[in-house]
Amino acid sequence: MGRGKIEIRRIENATNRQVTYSKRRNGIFKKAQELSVLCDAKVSLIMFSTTGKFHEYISPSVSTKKIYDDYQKALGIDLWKTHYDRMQEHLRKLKEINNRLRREIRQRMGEDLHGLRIHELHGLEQEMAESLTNIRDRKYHVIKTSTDTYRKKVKNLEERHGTLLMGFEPKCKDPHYGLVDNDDGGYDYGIALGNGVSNIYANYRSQHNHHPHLDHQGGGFGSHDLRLA
Amino acid sequence: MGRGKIEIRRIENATNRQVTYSKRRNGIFKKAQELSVLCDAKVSLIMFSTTGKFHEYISPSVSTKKIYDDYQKALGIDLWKTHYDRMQEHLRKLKEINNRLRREIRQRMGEDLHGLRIHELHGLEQEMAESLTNIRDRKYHVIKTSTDTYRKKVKNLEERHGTLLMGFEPKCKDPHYGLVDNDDGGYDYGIALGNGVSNIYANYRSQHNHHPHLDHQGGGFGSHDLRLA
DNA sequence: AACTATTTATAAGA
DNA sequence: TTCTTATAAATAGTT
Repeated sequence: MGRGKIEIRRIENATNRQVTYSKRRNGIFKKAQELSVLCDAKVSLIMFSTTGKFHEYISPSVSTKKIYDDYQKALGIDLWKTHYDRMQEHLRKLKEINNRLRREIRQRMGEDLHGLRIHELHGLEQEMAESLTNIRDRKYHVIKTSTDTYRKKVKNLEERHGTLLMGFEPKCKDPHYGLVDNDDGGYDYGIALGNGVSNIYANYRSQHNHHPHLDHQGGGFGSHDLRLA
Repeated sequence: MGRGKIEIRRIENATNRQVTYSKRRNGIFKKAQELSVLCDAKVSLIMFSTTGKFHEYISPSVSTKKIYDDYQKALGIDLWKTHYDRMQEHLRKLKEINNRLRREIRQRMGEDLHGLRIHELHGLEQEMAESLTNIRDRKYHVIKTSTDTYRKKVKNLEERHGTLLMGFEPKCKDPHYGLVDNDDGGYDYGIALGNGVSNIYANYRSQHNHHPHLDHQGGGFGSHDLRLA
């Protein structure tokens, strides 16, 4: 009904859509009001536009709250309860999944192996061995990278130091340069390596975890409590 | 719009009112649907006729509950919002934990190691090495147990065989005894070991997982999809 | 917002 | 209820 026929599909032009929304909204509200009067019906019409604007028509004889109460009565459901039950179920499932994930992690930590058959143990062993290789490779890669970075920094510092000594010899008595900024996070280790310490990580684990059997009471790699939901 | 113009006032003739209700109800539902599609709006239309009959239109993109919630929000009223928000927060946290657990597992599988610093990599490596030892120990324990079990079963069978041969010698031409029951789940492996096969698991992983980098597309140890929430 | 050519809804009748 | 159809009403495109 208009100068031309239109297809009932989303109007892509936003301005156009907005105008049509406005016009048709008035139309439908008028229809709702007419229906409500002509047929003595109780009507609740609520709409939100794409832009979030909110409009409502409600028959004079009722309130929105009453309409919703009646609505829930008519369907025999409690809207909130239904939703609540679904949420509870979702929560339950997530907890269950989390427990399974925790168990898998414990098994990957060499604990909780009693439920596993030989082939499972064997598969796990194989995976762990491969993974360990990956981790070692990565570690050596990171060590190498940070060592190189460190060397460059030292070299740079030495050069700057030399320049300073040459340019301002009388003022250069304090060899303290402060710390350079450190975005790569590997600087400290670079220093340690540069000082000729070969096993710099020897004490790392003992700082975090003294449990020989990886009891993991909150420490170690990862910090999730694997015993609870 | 019809054969004649009508005044917008309650239709006194009940039948007529009912007919008009029915016709106009369809009209308004159609309008609601069109508006919803054309303008991408969220529409909730609920009506009760005088006779108590109930009809509803709701845009496909929402639920009546959501409209109700948004409605309350728009008007600044609250009913169960507090409780609901707490549940949502709980869900959010569980999902987050879930993601962290999955990430930890991926890291224990030698993947997703880019975010780790040297000390973390080192800690992980140490743990993995110890865990691998645990798993190997356990595997050998299970293998030994099932081997012993197997030996006992073989011995028992041989004894029974001997007895049978002695007692019913003329009838004993068929050496087939069928399979004994097998509750411990390790019997098959016992057999394999008993036959002198030393590396019985060599092919196990290839049956389940051909990915050299442990891509884990559903196979391997554990079956959670570690890529999704 | 207003206009208006058209389309759409529907009142009345069957 | 459903269909038909004359007519009222709504509205798409335009100004």
